[in-house]
Amino acid sequence: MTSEPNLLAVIQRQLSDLNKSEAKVAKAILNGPEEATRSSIASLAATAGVSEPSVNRFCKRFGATGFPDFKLQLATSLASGVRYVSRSVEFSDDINTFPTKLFDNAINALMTAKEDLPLKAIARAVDQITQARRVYFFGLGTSAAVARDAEHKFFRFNVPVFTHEDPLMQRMLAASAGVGDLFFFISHTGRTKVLVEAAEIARQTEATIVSLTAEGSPLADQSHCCINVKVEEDTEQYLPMTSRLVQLVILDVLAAGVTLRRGEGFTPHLARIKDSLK
Amino acid sequence: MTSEPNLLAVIQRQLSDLNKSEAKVAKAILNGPEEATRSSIASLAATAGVSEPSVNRFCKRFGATGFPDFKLQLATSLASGVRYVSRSVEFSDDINTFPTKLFDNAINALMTAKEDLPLKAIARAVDQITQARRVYFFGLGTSAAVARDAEHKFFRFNVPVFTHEDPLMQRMLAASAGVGDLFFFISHTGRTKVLVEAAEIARQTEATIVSLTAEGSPLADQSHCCINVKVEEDTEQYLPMTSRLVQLVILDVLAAGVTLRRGEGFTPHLARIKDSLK
DNA sequence: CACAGTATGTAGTAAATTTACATAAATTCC
DNA sequence: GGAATTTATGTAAATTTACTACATACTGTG
Repeated sequence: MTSEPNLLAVIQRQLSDLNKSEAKVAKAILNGPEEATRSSIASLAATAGVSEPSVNRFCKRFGATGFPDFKLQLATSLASGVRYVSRSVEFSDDINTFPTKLFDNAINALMTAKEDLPLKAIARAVDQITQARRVYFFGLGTSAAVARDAEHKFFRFNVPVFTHEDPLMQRMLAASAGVGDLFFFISHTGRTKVLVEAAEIARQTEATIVSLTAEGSPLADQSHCCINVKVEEDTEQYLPMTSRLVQLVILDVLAAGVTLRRGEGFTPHLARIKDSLK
Repeated sequence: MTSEPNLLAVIQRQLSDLNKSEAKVAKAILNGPEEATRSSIASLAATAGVSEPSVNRFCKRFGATGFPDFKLQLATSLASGVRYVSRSVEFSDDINTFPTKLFDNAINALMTAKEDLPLKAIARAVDQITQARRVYFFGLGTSAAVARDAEHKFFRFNVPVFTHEDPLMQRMLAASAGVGDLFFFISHTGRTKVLVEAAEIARQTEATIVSLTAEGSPLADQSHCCINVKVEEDTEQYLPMTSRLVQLVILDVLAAGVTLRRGEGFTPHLARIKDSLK
């Protein structure tokens, strides 16, 4: 609806088509947009050197219903223009700066991921998990921790879930799989050799293979359903990775999806589990 | 002061500290934030069921100079695209709505946590980890996965790290601890019995005890240093928890802190590890 | 230069916001 | 448990702000 890309850009572009006083207003706004959002129509008129109705007309020209509405649009477009930017931690950082940077990076990663979620793949994965007789979460290294987290989460849904960090166990289980088994592989790169091998082995059985990994990777190729997460990792930086956070939330989404699929009747079951933890 | 990134989260958090009419206003705003930005003080007062000055006072309480300024701040925080208020997943949700909700909740949790990070405790924990001869990460349930993640991360820093999910192993290791050993306990509630017991046992040795848990909890009481994370979890909701995401990022912060503490000379060591993974 | 059309400002009006004050509710202290 | 004090909330008036209608000035054209 009011999803103008950027109000300031629009004003800038139309600058030549404006008449004298409107141009004055435009320049005043372009000069200090933030200040403009805070001013009253009178003070803006004063700084622009025009009368108040001129400012008002200017606002209407740009699609606003009036001055307050215009200010709102301006503020909105200013805010959305300031995107989070990944900031790397430097050796010059201290306790007051680097924690915030890391949090910002994490938030940024989630916001970016949220913007184009692979909804179709997610929906399909939810289907497959719901139908599965047994679910195996396999990951290595950091992804093993993600797999472990998934195990805990899905366990609450009465799905028999299993995790193994040991590549040998992963292979053995993959080899002996059958109909109703679902292998869920988690890997940031999708190129970890032993994990791809396990997937290849599982692929030769009747089992279903779902992966949470990079698009077009060897692991993705082996999967019936691949949930693609694109997180540009600062691989050069020896920094903690944000991709696993995205993976975790995606798994949350899958878990929620399974719950929703099962419907309201399932909630009491969860309540029982929760009580047993007390 | 206008740099408050997420006004709605602030409102949400302070909801319990508000008096009756202010709470009414808060609820009205949380119910329809974008509508609030478009209303006049009179109509907002009407929907909230309070008088106009009450709305005005509400605005001032949250740092605005008045109602228009408040609306501006609200619009700005809405503009960044995130719904800063926890929204629970309903059974009426479908694939197009619930993934976004979950991501928003996650983002919200991180933003809230970022706002008041316990920097002093973090700095102290970094000190203690840097000095430790050996670090044990202990957690149970979901927190075990967090501990596992921490293990992988800290392993890269040449610190001998260990994780055990088995409560018995945890007790045994705690009992035989000595100077230079650091036990890092991770728990959302800080009340999980077996974990608290392990902490009590460790406390009787010369070991250092650090915990990432709730303030004032039994586990926190046993710790030399407690990193307090306050995340209001919708415990009634059978939803995935956001607290572990915050825990993970805090551990990232600690890892980064340790790296910074060690100084630039340490980076080549990380490069070696990274190469070995290829 | 007069005329039409547009642009801009003035002044008044309506609306919205804020302030000052009064009353009601809650809390505290005997 | 009730009076006193503080705190919370609403009423009404004052002030600021934004809008409308109209008047005047400007621009270009025949």
